[in-house]
Amino acid sequence: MLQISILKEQKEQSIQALLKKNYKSAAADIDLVLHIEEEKKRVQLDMDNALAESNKIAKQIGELMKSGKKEEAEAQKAQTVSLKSLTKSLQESYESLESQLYDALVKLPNLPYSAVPEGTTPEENVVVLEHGTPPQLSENAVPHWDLIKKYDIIDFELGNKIAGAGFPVYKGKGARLQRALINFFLDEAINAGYTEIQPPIFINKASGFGTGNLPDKDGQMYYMTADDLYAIPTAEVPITNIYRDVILKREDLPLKNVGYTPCFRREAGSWGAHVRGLNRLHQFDKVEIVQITEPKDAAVAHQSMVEHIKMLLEKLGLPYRILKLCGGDMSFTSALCFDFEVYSAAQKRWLEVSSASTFDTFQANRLKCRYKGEDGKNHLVHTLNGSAMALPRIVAALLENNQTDQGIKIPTALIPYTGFEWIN
RNA sequence: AGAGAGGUGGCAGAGUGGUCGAUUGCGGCAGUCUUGAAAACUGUUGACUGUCAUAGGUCCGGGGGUUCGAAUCCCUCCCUCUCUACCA
Repeated sequence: MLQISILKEQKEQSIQALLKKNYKSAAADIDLVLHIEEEKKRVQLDMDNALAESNKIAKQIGELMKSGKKEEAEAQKAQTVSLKSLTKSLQESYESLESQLYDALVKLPNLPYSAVPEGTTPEENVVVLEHGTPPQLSENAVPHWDLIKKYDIIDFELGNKIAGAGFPVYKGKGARLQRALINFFLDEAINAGYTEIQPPIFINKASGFGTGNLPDKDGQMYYMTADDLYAIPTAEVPITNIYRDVILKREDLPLKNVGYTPCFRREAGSWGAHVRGLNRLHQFDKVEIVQITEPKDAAVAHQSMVEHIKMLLEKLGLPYRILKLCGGDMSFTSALCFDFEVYSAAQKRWLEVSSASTFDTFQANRLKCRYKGEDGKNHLVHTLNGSAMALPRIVAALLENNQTDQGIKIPTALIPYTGFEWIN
């Protein structure tokens, strides 16, 4: 949620920024917010005055009662009748304006930074780095959905039987590969100074609102009606919500957390060849890194997250590229976002395996996560997060890129974690 | 799931209709003392809104009600703890 003060003080820049995000009604919607805000302030002034008057009279009555002047007290009571109805109607319009303001404000996406490229489609994302060369696969190389059958390591049909499409069963070395990757990613993050968190994988509504998954994307989350809980779409939600309604100490920042969780996404409306195999699942595993910083440190933190993810991909020996997302392709909440894609050689496709975003104060404003600054005042923190990494597409690329006639070769960095060198 | 107790400021813990946004203790901050520190003493110390700054307003788990006036009474929802039951 954007801060009104910014819309007010930098109205023109804000409109331009929203337009970059392909938000067409920027000018009108910002005007609406500012208009409601002014109106709300006017009503609030009247309401506060009426309340102040009521408080004054109530106090006087109290004193009169104490000193036994019952008659005078009764006379004062009569005075409050009209004041009461006035207060009530003012309160009602105040509350109405407040919710109108909220509605108008939550509609607005985050303002992209000036570094964000112009553009409306994924094709306009800017490749900022390409690393590694795709392997030369032999003639009989096959996509991962054939490899997992060949080596019997991931079973979609079985998952289908137990749960449904998009819930694969990992077996034998497939399961061990998963576990190895999770531990590898966690250890690397811990080495980089992140604190490991094991959060709940179900969240309540308040947490969904805190990170902005509600109310917009409730159709994307699994929802348990009996308990009014949502299955998390990413560890970002529970981990970031640790800091909801919290005022942090400056010396606690930056906060760096890492967490492994399964992630659940309904992916309503997704189908077709491009989501085959491991490319898109309802349940998948992910290790997520989250940072909370002072505003001045956010850019450096963002860069450090990008470097961390690069390092992981290089240790795994996967060819990758980094995209700086253009305005139109960015998420609602981010201010600047880098996507990481690995090349999956048999599918001959780039697969998104991570995105590292900085949210400025957009999430913090909704979370009410602040820190006490040097000036003694409370300021909103900046939040950042990135996948490090999402497993299924990493697995897909590893299987495809490392397939040989002898089997699938495990990357050296991973062998201490898997305990085996080959899937064959 | 059943029975009981309870949710108050960073924490502990008072407060059962009238200057209570809230006694007090701890913690935090500033000062006195000290070469320095500790101790002791003194002062200070919530959030939001609002104002140029004051003032004013709101907040005692959430929501609603009674009342001139509610942390305090009523209704309702949520949560926590203890015991019992069940259970990895």
